[in-house]
Amino acid sequence: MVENDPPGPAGTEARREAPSGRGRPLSDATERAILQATTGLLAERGLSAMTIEEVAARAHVGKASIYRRWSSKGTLAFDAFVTDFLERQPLPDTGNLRGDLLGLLRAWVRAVRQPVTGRTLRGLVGEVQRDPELADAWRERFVTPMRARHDAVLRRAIERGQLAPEANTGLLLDLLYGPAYHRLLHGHLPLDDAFAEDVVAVIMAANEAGVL
Amino acid sequence: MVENDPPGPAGTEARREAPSGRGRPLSDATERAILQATTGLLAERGLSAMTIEEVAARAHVGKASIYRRWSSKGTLAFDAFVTDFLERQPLPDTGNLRGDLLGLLRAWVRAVRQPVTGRTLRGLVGEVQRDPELADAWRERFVTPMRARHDAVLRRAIERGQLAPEANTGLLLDLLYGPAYHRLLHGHLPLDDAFAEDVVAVIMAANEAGVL
Amino acid sequence: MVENDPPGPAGTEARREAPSGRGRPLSDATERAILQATTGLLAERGLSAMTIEEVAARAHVGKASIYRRWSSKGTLAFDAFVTDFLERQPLPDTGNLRGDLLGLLRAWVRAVRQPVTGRTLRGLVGEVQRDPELADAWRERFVTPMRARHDAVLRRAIERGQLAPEANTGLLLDLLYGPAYHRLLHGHLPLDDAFAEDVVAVIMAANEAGVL
Amino acid sequence: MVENDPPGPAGTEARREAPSGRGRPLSDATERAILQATTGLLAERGLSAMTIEEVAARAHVGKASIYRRWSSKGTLAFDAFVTDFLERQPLPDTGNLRGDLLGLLRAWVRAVRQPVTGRTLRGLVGEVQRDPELADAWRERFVTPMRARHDAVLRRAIERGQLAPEANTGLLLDLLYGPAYHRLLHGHLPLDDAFAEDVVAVIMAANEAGVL
DNA sequence: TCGTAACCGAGACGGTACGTCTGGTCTTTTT
DNA sequence: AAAAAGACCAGACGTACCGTCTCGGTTACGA
Repeated sequence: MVENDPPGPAGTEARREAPSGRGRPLSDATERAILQATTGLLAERGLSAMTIEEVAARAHVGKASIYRRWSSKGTLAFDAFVTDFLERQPLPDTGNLRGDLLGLLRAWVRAVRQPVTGRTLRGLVGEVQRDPELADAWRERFVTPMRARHDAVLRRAIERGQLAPEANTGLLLDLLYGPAYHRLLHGHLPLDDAFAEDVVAVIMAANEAGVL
Repeated sequence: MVENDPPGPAGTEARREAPSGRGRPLSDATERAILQATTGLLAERGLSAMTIEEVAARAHVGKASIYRRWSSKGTLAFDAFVTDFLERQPLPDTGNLRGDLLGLLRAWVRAVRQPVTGRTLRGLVGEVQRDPELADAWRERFVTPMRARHDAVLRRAIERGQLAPEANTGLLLDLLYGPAYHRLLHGHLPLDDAFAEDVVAVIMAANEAGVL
Repeated sequence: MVENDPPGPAGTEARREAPSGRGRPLSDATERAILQATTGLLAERGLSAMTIEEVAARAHVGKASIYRRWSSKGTLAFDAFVTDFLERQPLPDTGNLRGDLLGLLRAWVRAVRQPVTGRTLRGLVGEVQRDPELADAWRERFVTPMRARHDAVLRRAIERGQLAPEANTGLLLDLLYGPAYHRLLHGHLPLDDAFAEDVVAVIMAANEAGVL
Repeated sequence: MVENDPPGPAGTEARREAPSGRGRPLSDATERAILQATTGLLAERGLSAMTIEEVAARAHVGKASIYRRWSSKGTLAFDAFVTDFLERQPLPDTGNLRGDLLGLLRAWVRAVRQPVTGRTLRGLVGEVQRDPELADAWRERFVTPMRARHDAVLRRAIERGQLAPEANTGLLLDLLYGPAYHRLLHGHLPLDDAFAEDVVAVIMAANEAGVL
């Protein structure tokens, strides 16, 4: 949104708008330094223990240069996290619904089992509950893009005749990811491949019974 | 909420432990005043905007009297919230599994649709992601008791022959509540009775297909 | 003033009055423990860093047992310090004024050169500036008794004809001790025997010139 | 009081040192507001009853802006008090030693007889006994400058032949001010012009007797 | 090619809340 | 009753960060 990125899935940024073209433009080097420092601190301390002052100090950047681009700690961490995370969520195309759903959920589970990734995602979901601005960004730039990818998968399944055209896809996706987030956030039971397979089996059974 | 209960599994409290029996004991009146002030502020402002100083001022209590009992804002809010919330989650006994699951999920949905309850629960889940001590209390005093109640429901279903004895009850409960927390926390889709019915229908279909 | 001390230089205590003779009498052992703990803490940390809570803990005594006897940290420290200090200030009788004054000032200088004694005296004078109740005790039970002793010395000098009967004894004593306290409190110049001799020489010269 | 003064002995300030020249400089307006609030509170309540929070509130300043400049209540009060006080101590030049000493002591006595001035000076001397950092500032910025002024007076007396060149000036000044501080701090006898005259008479007699 | 608007790092600004500490009092149980 | 213990209310302490502003200086546009 700020710089030139002609190709690409477009604006997944939470950042503020670039102003008019007058004056000195925002520096790319500064931005990279901020995001890199953020990524490092996120990995070392987690979101809740990270402070904007620390990011500024580590990036050798003034605090104002951060606030010029992001409105809060949450939106900054979001930007540092989300592009990378989305890239690690592949769009499977195995030719059948079960395989695709399993591919989706397994990739997610494997990503969040990385301690840094899991902790950061948990921290972001927590932050979303206290920062309405971040909540908007979260829905628009994380939940919606994720859903868009998933819809492509489901559309293909409909085309293949493996899913009814009138199926409740919103529900299906909440059944796929809801239990996973539940275990991530409450930590009461393990998140592993067996869990992913069980969840997908349930969804497939419900689909075959026609209750989706 | 906190009184002396000689029998029982004891000390799964979020609060700090009472010291030796010597000296002046902690005052019940002080404790009640703190919890009442906390409940009020939780309703007025939400967890993240509530401060310990405000609680102390409203309860006409020294800050030390709060810190003597609770180690953080999260554990205090947890104590003020959780007993009341659990009491509002009935143990349905309709004679069949579908009705019981529907009763459970509908009660939860209706509770969190109350703006104060929903906001507080969201805030607590968020806080759990940043306060490891609260996370322990959360699992021990909220997730586990909830699961215990649900296990009773599932046991009855097993006795009635409506659920296989070897069913994966952990998965079943995550399928029941996971999508619901997902919608509560991400706010991407509505939480209503229709949603509850759809979720239960999926679980019943999976059960009948024998994939649980 | 509290206990039985028929002989002795009379009430040099800063402590509160004993209550009516009803009920259990104040315990001597408790009192001794408090004063002993106070003396130890005064030596280890100095008056300003000592707290009533620390005294209570070290003496294995409740805070109330201290407040029952003394009204403030200053009056307690005063009591722990002053009897001992006064005992170390002898009443010289050398047969001439110069020798007596020198004896007085030298004893004082030597006492306050002990680090603990000097620090405690400085701390008490400092405390006197902020605690009006202590200031009263200070004047009545320290300044006045000291002056009484000195007056005895000066009276003997008058009897011997070494000092005019109408001499300004208040001024004389301020000339004797004022410079000494000045050096103690401001620390700008050393406090030693040479200083004591110089001060006494000045007073003797003034006396001989008849300006006292 | 604080401005940039390239020549001069430099940095004998009680305040903390200015950091590197980078970043936003400390604001003079903020500093003035703090000192003014301090002066007002010193007059209204006295040093020991004044709090940093009150100063910050009255000056409409964050507490950090005070701590950025001064390390303690004492050093702040010192800065607010001492320049003004020193300015009120004139450098007399009557042409003879007696008149100059009388001028010095009378000016001091008259200053400390102002209730606010006397109370603040007493409070500062008391605080000096508990704050080693303030003690350093006190000697460097108050005792030493006072002594420097007095040395000028004594040097003139030596040039005039009214004081021996080898006179013990340190002793002389302690004889002049010691009794005065003694009465100020212990409050046992009045501080008035008659007292000042008596003290000076003693010093002059000793000088004439050659014991200085 | 120059003026100027907006950037840059650094760090002070006014604030808020933190969690700790101490003061002096009050309430238990124990002696 | 007085004892020890320790909780009570109150509020200042000094620190950490917040998000904004100011400083001296730089950079790149557009007049």
